[in-house]
Amino acid sequence: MSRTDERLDATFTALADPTRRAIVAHLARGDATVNELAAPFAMTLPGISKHLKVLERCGLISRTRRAQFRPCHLEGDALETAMNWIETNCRLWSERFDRLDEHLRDLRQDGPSPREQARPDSGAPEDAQDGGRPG
Amino acid sequence: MSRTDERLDATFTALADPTRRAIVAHLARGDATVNELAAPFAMTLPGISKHLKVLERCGLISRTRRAQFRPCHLEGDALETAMNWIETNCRLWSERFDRLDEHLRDLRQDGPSPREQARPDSGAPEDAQDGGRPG
DNA sequence: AGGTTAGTTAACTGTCAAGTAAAATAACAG
DNA sequence: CTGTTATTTTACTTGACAGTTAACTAACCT
Repeated sequence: MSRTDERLDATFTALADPTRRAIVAHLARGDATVNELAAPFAMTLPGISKHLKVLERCGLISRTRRAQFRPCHLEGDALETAMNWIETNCRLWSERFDRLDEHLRDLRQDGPSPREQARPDSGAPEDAQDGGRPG
Repeated sequence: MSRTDERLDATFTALADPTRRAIVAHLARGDATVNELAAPFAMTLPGISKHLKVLERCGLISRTRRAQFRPCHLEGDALETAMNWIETNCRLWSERFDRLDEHLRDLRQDGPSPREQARPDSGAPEDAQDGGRPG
């Protein structure tokens, strides 16, 4: 599993918690201390501290030291990595293929043969099993 | 916690697993049966079945019935909901504020008062505690 | 009916994450 | 030094989740 994969694991895990999402949303409006971040929640400070550690470990936030405060800062990069994954992997490719098909048909300007395309669009799984997986 | 919040919980939880992300990536290229989806992984079929259930419960995929096959289909909406959250909540607002400040300054064409803005940009936490949280 | 293929459910195990209370660390204020 | 504020660490409980094997359902083929 690649380094990027692990980063995505950690980032999506971090974003899967509503408290952490709220913290991220808060930090998007500007840096804040732990107590400021904890204020809106009915949760003990150690709980928040743990959430911040999770956010820090996946690179979503960074923390500096300012007297006895540890202001938290949102790092946009990890967020963008996650967004890029969704964008690049999930803008359904079949639609793009359709558009490509159209384009190619456009170029050739003559009707293609009536046989099905090689792309198995939810069609019959002719060769589903490969026998390579241990049972 | 709102319905949307729960949906985001489930969606990000689903995306936090590398196997499930790979399944989603596979489905982005077109529909597929359970066995087709399972092929690349060193995991038993029930394991894959569980992952698919997780993906289905949060609306990321849907399943129909075609003879003895259950072709899986990627639903773009849940994915977009997740992406929208990242986009709308996390394009750091402080930068936008900066640009707004600039814009306003531009409009007025005269130097603004030198006092600090109300936005606490990592500054001193004057009133961090509100005493409303149980200890 | 009997067998094969596709997929799910049930029951169990191990791991990990969320939350808490209590105590420790760190910096400042008197 | 003593106390106060800010935050973390430790130790623990609880609950969810990944994965397994074994057994089951459902549809097809002959």
